[in-house]
Amino acid sequence: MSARQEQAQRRREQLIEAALVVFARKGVDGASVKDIARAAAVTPGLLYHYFESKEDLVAAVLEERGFLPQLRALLGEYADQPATTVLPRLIRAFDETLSANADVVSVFFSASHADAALRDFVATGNDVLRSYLKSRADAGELRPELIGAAAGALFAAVAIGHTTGRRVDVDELVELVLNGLATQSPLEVNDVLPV
Amino acid sequence: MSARQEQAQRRREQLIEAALVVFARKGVDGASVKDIARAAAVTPGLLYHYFESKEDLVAAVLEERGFLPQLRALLGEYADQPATTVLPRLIRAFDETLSANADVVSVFFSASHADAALRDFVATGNDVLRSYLKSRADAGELRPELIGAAAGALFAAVAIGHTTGRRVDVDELVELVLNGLATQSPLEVNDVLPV
Amino acid sequence: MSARQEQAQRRREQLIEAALVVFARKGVDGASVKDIARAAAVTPGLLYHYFESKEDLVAAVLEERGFLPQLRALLGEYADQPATTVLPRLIRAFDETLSANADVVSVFFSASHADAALRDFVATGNDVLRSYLKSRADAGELRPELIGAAAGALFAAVAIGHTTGRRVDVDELVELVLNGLATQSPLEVNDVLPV
Amino acid sequence: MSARQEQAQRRREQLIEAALVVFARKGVDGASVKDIARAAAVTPGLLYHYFESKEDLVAAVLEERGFLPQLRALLGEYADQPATTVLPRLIRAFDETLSANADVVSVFFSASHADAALRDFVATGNDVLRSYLKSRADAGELRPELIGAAAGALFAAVAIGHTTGRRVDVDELVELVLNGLATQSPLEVNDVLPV
DNA sequence: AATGAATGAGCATTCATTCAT
DNA sequence: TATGAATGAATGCTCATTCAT
Repeated sequence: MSARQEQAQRRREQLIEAALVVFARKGVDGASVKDIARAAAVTPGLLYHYFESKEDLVAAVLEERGFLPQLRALLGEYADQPATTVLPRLIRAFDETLSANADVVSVFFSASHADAALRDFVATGNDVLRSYLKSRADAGELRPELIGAAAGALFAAVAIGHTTGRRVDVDELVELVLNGLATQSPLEVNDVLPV
Repeated sequence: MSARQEQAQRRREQLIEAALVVFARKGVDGASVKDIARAAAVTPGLLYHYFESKEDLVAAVLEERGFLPQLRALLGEYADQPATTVLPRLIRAFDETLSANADVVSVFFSASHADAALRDFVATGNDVLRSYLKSRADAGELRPELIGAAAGALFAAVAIGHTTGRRVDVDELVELVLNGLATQSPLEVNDVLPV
Repeated sequence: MSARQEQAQRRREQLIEAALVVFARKGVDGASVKDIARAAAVTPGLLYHYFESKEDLVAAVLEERGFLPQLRALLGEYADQPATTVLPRLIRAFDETLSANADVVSVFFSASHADAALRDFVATGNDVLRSYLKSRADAGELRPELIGAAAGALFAAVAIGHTTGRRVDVDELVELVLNGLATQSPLEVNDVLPV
Repeated sequence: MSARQEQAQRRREQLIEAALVVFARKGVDGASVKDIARAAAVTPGLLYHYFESKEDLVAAVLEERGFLPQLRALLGEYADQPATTVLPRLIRAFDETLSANADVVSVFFSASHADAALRDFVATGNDVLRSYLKSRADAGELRPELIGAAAGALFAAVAIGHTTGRRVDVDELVELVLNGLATQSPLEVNDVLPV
């Protein structure tokens, strides 16, 4: 990559970063192109050198700062280990990923009227959780009938906790759901990973 | 109330109704005062006779079409009856209230950046549910430790289901949480109200 | 008409007048909405109270200051009188109409890339002349075969003379065409209207 | 000319060609430098290596694709031959030259507000025709008094026919003007060139 | 010779709001 | 009570042009 291309790459990322910050603070509609340009110490015209429109910029922010792959990746790590061990970690990781990407999450919600982005966000969270729970149900550890509801509740509780600033207690949440899905006697949450 | 006052009252409600419809369709930011006036078959100027500003109009919509009181009222009806009986009804009522007020809920989310309204919305939902669950915990029916998480999860799952169009199955959701909160053996959901 | 409506009417005309002047001086593309607003001592926003868009304003100028009806009316006056008497007057009237509406003509040409307006302008001029010449050919005064070319040449010469500032000598032009259309010996132009 | 110079020459012509096409399609004002650069498969910056400004580029297009010399050259060929033979050919050649250069003619009209170019265009056409007609009047073939009007009408009719898409019938036009200029009895158009 | 990043001014248009009537 | 003309600031976006590379 030439020096020119590298600089363009850096500039592009700088603009996305600035947009992310401003979108998160003012909402997508509330943030003007001028606001974003100012935050990037750049003229508005330059934004249009890198993005076709404001809408395109929103899409770029969502795509490039998208943590949806991260969310999906979380699953792969422990898929075949017991829920009592893995679920607390998984939900904590969820919570942390959302924390680390608080700005982007906020853009997801604020862009909701224009985009199907919010839907994707929710669908991905649900899918990741449902997949994991299903694998544990297949292993006989959990009752299979309620995993749809469980996945939805877990993700929704974490996400809403984030967007409103009233975070949920993830450990209690996990314990609740594990109890709810237990085959018989309440499951003990196990905080130590088996070797 | 004089005829004059009555007419003013009617006008005011007509404006709020029009605003609600337009906000729901275009989002709060996306809806112009002119849009709303047109929807109410009225001139923009008149809006300012009844509301100080667009922001004020948003607040009025949220306040007067607020179903938060409805949400709170739900509680009172069955507070002292068993969760296995009441919780399914309560959550179903929640779900239906949100359905019946889909437009307002949409305004809650769309206005979120400007307002603390969304926070109120979530807080109220959580509170109603927590109160009920607490009363059942006090009655010894449910384990008290997890009711915070339970309330959060229940409300979040229903609300997210609504705003994204991917509704959750309320019966499964209730069963999951009742299991999770059960003191010992899984509770049986009881669909018939005791007399 | 209420005082309010009257004032709106006046304002509308004032805006059209200002637009006409500015369009004529700078061309349709070269004139900004701000230019026009300034010329009317008004804010740009107000233009959009009266016209949907700049394009709409151009159309309004062309329509309301349109002299095409005038052009068409010229015909009716003398349709059944001899060409030697009428044509000089008709062409002179054409020339004067174009002079009196020099600004509008200039808008016709300058808007040509966006509009079918120019086409209308030319078509109308040709039609008026052709109709008259045809009526004289029917009366046996003129040879019918060349009246299409004659109408086109008469109108084109006058119009081009106007848009370029190099006016044509209308009397010579008429004499030329009358000679060209004469059934036998050259016709004598007669400057006195028969009683 | 060195290879370097040759390549520069080619590039320059390529840019002019691209500009001509884009100007003709969008009008001079409506065409952006970026549009032209894209049409030439080149970056906007390069245009400024070859032309000082967009205005300069317009001038270059008009100058280098100018068919005005062509128009003038038409005259030389037959200056001393009879009008009945030559005029039909001359006007047909005019018409064809305008057809072959339709794009440039369109630029003449579209650039008219910025330039004196249109004036030149009309003046040249008139001059060429007037010169020829005068030479025939001097030879006693045509009446001298009306050749100014004849030249103007001929050129105007052809040019307007082109810019509006409603072409004039050149043969009828010529016959009309020849009749109009005839010394006595109507002249016969002669389609065969004398040897 | 050629690129394309960057600018700054300008564009048409929209908007919440005011106010004389 | 209701109108709608009017404002002024802002919006997203385009453009001709410059210049370091």
